[in-house]
Amino acid sequence: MEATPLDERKQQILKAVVADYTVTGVPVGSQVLAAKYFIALSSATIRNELADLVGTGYLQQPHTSAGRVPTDRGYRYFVDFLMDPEAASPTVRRTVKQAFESAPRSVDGILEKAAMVLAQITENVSLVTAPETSEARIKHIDLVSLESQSVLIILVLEGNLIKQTVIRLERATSQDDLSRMAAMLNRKVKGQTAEELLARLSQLGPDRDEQRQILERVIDSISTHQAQRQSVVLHDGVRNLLRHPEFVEVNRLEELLELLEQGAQLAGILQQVAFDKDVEIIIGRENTSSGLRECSLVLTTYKMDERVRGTIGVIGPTRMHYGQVVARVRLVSQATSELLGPLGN
Amino acid sequence: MEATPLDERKQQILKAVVADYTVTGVPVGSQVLAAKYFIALSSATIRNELADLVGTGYLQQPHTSAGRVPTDRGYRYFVDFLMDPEAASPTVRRTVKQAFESAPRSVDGILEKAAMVLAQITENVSLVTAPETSEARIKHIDLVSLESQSVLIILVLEGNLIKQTVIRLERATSQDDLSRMAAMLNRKVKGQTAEELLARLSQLGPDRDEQRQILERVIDSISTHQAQRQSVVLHDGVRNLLRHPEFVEVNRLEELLELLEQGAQLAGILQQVAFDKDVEIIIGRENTSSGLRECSLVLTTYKMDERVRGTIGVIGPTRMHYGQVVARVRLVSQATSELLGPLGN
DNA sequence: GTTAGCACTCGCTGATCGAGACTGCCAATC
DNA sequence: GATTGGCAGTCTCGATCAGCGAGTGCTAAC
Repeated sequence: MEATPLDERKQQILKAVVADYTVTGVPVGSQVLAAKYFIALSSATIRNELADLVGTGYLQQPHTSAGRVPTDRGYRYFVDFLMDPEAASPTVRRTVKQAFESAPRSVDGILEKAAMVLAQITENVSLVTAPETSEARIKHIDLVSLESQSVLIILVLEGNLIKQTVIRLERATSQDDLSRMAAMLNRKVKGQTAEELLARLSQLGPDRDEQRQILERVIDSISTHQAQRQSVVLHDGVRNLLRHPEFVEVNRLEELLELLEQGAQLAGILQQVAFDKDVEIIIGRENTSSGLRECSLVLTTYKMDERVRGTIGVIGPTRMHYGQVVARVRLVSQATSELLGPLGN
Repeated sequence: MEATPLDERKQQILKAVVADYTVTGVPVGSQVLAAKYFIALSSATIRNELADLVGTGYLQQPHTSAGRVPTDRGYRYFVDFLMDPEAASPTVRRTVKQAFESAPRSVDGILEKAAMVLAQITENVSLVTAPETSEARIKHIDLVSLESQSVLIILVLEGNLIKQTVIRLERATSQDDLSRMAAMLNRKVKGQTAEELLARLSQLGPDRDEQRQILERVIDSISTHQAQRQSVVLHDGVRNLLRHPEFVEVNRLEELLELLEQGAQLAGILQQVAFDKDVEIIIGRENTSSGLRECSLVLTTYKMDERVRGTIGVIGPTRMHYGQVVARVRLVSQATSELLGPLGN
């Protein structure tokens, strides 16, 4: 099981096994390989090679007299070294384009559409995290008087992302006063991030108690909502899972659904996606979460103004058409980033 | 199959069949009934009664030598005439209370929690429609200048429900101008509903072109978002379905999931729930939608200020503990309405 | 109207069997 | 030394079948 460099022919055989298995779902035997992929070789030769690949841990046999199936390690080798780069087909591109055309011009709306179309074109479950906002610039603040001393703070961030919090003031304040205060705040905070505000909070001095109180709550709202937000993971396409034979076993499905519906654990995984990497693939047991031990994740990030960003990708059975999925995840990520970009100003 | 009034004993037997079947999930035979529910009667007597109940369409046999299972009609009779009123247990009440304690003070947040806790305590899939807003009063309007001639309209409705739309003006307008306009609009529209605004639109006169344009878009936004909103149905607890043996058949699950994920059709069904009725139960094929032909819906409405309101309920297999589910749906509906009430002002 | 008894039906379970798909190994060949 | 044909062996899968048990419907007696 050590890092064994595979010779050219073994690589080709591994590649053929992965290719065949991902489409048929049936363990692939030496005869099929000889007939479909290696006409020059006999099945016996291939059998020898297959035995080696099992020995080195790239393939496995469900039982003695069955064909071979890739192991997690086999898939890993495949995606790292053997996978052919694919491009999304024109049909798919058109689907994506059309889907986004009807999206509203807000971050939430666009991300929802992204999740929807990604699930559709990959036939898996799509995942999208809400964008980070701690570094998002504030566009606008508004204060609305509610009953008694309650005030509704409305915060518009980059990307027309709206946050709301209700706070209680120490004494009743009229809407006119609130409006004046909002105008003042707007002048001071516009274009700043929560972090910058926090740093400059002291400069406002203690003479403006209410302003200070509100500002603190605003910053609070951005950062605590941040934590909540990050645990929110949009997803779509659960119905697609049912089409995959690996999920007839209801237990797997249940574990996965639980993960999806609670969200927090999943959010943790998605947050770890590296920003610099293109597309990250996590295969089977490489996942720390046991519910995902037979699933793979194909993830990338989306950008927005080079600063605010989140994760987007799909989750599906380890037996998936990685090349195609990678291409489509990348496509949707790019399209999302492009749409999100202009909302930044 | 005509409307046959059932005599007392037949009613009791039907009730016993429903009770036993809902907990065991196994067709219930005459011997079990005699032993568990009717010690005074012999199994032969019960067999005769059962045969009658099959004849009149309240029960059915999966096959000749099996016990009896309620038909949709049997369940209908049960819920209409035989079901014992149940009250939610203190444990359940506590669960609900605790769940709502952590809910944010916004309509969306509360409804999300409601969906969550309802799924949890009924062990089924919960459904919650977003509230109707065409009759909701406007609390506050705000206009935010975006790039070029785009303006972000923020609309705060009753219940701190926030709507946003981006519109394009015919000429560039500064934020200061927009703020002035917003202040003016606020004075005019506060406390009105979209319908009232529409009626009074002409009174504003054509001298204020931009104001008029914005107002039109505001009204537009309320009513078109209305249509979109209504097709949004929150749901939670899909994982619960997997625990029910009736969903090992993957097709049923898939149909149901499709319905849930697209939402529109479901929204149509939920909208038809009568406002005056307490709890409405739709059983199996009573559903117009074929995907629901083996499911039951237990629905009621939630209120908010006596005007704005939506539907809340659960969807599950026809074989469910109706008494308990009804009690719990009612409980969550009431709790939701109570929480939503104070947000109205 | 109720009941005991009985023959009958039907699904479920487990066992058996054969077909088919592959493998691993060995000896022959290139 | 790599490759190959051949062959025995292994294991799954599907079909078939018998036996069991649960439950019924019917009939005759109470």
